[in-house]
Amino acid sequence: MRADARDNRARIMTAADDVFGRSPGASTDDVAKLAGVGIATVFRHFATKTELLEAVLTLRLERIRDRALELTGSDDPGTAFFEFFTQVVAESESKLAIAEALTAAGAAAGEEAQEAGRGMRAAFDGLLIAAQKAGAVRADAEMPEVYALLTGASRGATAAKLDAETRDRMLALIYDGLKPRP
Amino acid sequence: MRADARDNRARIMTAADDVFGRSPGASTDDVAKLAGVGIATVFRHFATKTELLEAVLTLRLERIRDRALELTGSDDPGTAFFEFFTQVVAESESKLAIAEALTAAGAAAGEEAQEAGRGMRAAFDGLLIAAQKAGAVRADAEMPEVYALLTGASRGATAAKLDAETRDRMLALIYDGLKPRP
DNA sequence: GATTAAACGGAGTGACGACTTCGAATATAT
DNA sequence: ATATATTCGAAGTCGTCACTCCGTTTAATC
Repeated sequence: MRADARDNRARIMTAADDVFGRSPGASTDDVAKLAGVGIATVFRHFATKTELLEAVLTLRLERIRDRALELTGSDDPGTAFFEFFTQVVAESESKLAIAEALTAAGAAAGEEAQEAGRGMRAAFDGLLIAAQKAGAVRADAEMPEVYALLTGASRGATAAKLDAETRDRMLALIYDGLKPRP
Repeated sequence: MRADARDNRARIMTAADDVFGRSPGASTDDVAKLAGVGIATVFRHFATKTELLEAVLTLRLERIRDRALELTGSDDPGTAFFEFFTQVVAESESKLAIAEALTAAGAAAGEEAQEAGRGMRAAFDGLLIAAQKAGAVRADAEMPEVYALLTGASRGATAAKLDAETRDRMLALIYDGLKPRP
């Protein structure tokens, strides 16, 4: 692969992440303009808009997974779990915008993005189980509903444009529900 | 106003509620077809697509508000509060689709819909305070974060397409966090 | 039942956005 | 430096969608 092609590809990904993270309804032209390339260059690297969105979403998911993996094996699994939860909610805004752009483009997440999603959930599951073993999270809470809480808190915070303080108070309520019953 | 005009207006609203509730990206033609009228008739009653979406969203919000008002003054405020919460989450899917359609159409909710939203939140606040007075909900939880929980749970359940069982388990976790600390 | 004001439908119109084409430019190998 | 294969970008194409125009129909009144 030629050097300029590789550069452009990276620039396009960065621009797309930025643009779609801001407004899910953005056009491919917007991405090209921000990346400083022509439209054709965007479509040479990503055959369809959907493909571009998927690539960006996959990257985001992988980053979140890596964050979870970093925290896995911490000697304070309870703190690790809640810290991860908080971080994901705090940073979810732009990621959700990208996911929304994908569905608005009339396509479910493709194989690549789905795989990244599975990897992320697996890493999150690891954090959850460790926190439960350490007695920081109630043992009867299972992955599906806890993950639903995570996505729900993310979407709720994003949709309602919560300020940081209200968001933390909401999380405090959720965390109280997740802690072991006395 | 002529009788056929009133009929058509009602038919259009019903059709729009149905169509946009299913798929936020639907076109105005789809609505007209389902309502059994021409496109021009839709635009005669609602000057823009945004206006139609707002009307439908407002109606939904008012219905939710009415549900809350019905439950207000119950002699079991705790049960009333949690029942309302559960109902809203269970039925949120199509309402959220409509709200999404509005933002996708590039417009925030107009004055009418905002007013309906305020009314709904006020009614919800009434339920919350009554439940707190009855000792069913912890007293230190305030409206903004509790409302954020409601919208978050709704959006999370919708986005993740939770089955009823997982949704209830998620709600149980939330409710445990909302109940008074022992 | 004739009148008429209001409402109706469906064929436009214009804008926008995803995707293509093709001649110009440029990185790499010799 | 030159050759050439690859990549680039601007000007298209095509389809879709919100919205309009206008001749026709219909509900209400006398």
